[in-house]
Amino acid sequence: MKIQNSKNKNSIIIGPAVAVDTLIFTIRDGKLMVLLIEIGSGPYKNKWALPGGIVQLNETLDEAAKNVLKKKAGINGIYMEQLYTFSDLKRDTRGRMISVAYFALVNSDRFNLKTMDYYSDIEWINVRKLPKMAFDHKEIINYGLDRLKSKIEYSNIVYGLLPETFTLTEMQNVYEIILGKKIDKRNFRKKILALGLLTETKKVKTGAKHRPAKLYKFKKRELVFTK
Amino acid sequence: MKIQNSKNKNSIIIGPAVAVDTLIFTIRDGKLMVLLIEIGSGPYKNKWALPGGIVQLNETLDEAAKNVLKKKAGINGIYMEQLYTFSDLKRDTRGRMISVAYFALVNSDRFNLKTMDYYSDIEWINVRKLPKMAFDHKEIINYGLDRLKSKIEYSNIVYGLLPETFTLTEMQNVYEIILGKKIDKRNFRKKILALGLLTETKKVKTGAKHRPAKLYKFKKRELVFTK
DNA sequence: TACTAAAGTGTTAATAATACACTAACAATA
DNA sequence: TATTGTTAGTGTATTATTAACACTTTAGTA
Repeated sequence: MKIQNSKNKNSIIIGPAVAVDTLIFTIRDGKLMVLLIEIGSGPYKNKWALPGGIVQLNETLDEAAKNVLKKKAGINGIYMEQLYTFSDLKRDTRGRMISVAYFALVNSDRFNLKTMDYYSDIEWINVRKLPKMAFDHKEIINYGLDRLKSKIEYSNIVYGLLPETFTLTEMQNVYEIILGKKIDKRNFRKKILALGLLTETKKVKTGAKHRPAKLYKFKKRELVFTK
Repeated sequence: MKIQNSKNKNSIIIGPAVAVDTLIFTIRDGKLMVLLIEIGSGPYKNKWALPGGIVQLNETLDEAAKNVLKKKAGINGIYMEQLYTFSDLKRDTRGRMISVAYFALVNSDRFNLKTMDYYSDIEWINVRKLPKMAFDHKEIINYGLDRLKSKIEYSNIVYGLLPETFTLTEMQNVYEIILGKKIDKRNFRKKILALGLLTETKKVKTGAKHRPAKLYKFKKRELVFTK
């Protein structure tokens, strides 16, 4: 490939390398978790990092992010959105690397990290109790967390964290976990139902030793803005 | 520079090249304008493009964006924010190029493009009447326009478009031009003043053949969120 | 059948958003 | 200096949204 720049015609440009890093949130045990990989060797040995990889010449960033997630975590078919592009000169001590961060929300019940023995060092980690992180990945996580907090206020984005059907209390728990605060039950239900994003199913969740809860589902499991 | 990837150790990675493109909005003659350069040669000859350039190994993206703007438009010392990173495989027919778009708002009175004869092909162009655009720059402009429209609703970002002191009517005009709709004068003033972003100066704008208007200024000329 | 635990439900008050029309002050000019 | 033209400046009533707050219902279990 030949590219012109203003100084040398027909020269190959060796610029910063480009990577994608994927920030995958889920909720487990009532906690907001993020998918991390423990690095096994090199200068970042024993530190934790977001699943990431180099962007190839023949893939877009969206594709690169999907491919990384598939290869490193066995996760397929989820919607990811671009978060931000990080470019500190020293963010990777091994060389100049620009990273485009992507983020997504998944229901971790759908994915079984344990079956992937090949990656024994991949885990869901509580986002409020991060281990030693490699690169600037702590910063990326915090950036993503801010985006998540604001986006749940004006979109249906939490559908990614919830199973096909769910109770309103389960949905409220997701909001409370992400926002880190209690929400009034009546106001929450009123507001969510008024948005018209959900439909009631005819089923209820039984088995608990209390009154069964109605099960709801999202009308659309794709991003919809509500404001 | 040597970088490892998973397949070849100690190999240099030749990945996509990285550029920044800068999207600079201003208001002139009651219109929202964007700074464009006409391309003089090559496959995109006679098409228009955002000021852009290759990211060097020793500069961050923020720095690269600043440097581009200084070099190509003689514009210095403005706050730019990262917009989005574009990566379509075919976005530049000359080779694989990823572009990180930045955007900023300026008061064009402060800058005099005419003095820069060196760039006879740089102009403020009405954003609603774009000429033939090179690359995916039309898409970038539309993306930036959406960001601008939403951001003026929850921040003081318009300070960039306004001079040091201004009347409330001038400020309202800026909002109307960007949003493309009329706003009620009384409600606008009530809301803006209630946000507490402005201070009244002791001066008025005279000379017009009607009642003089009070001049206001921003308390802070830096990004502040209001919601 | 009594107890436990979460599900489910309405009203009131406070705040924010919208719709809407006249008076004030200066410049120009008759 | 009186009149006219033009934009600046202002308030109130209505509606919509958000926030605060407590009791009844229903299934499971003892």
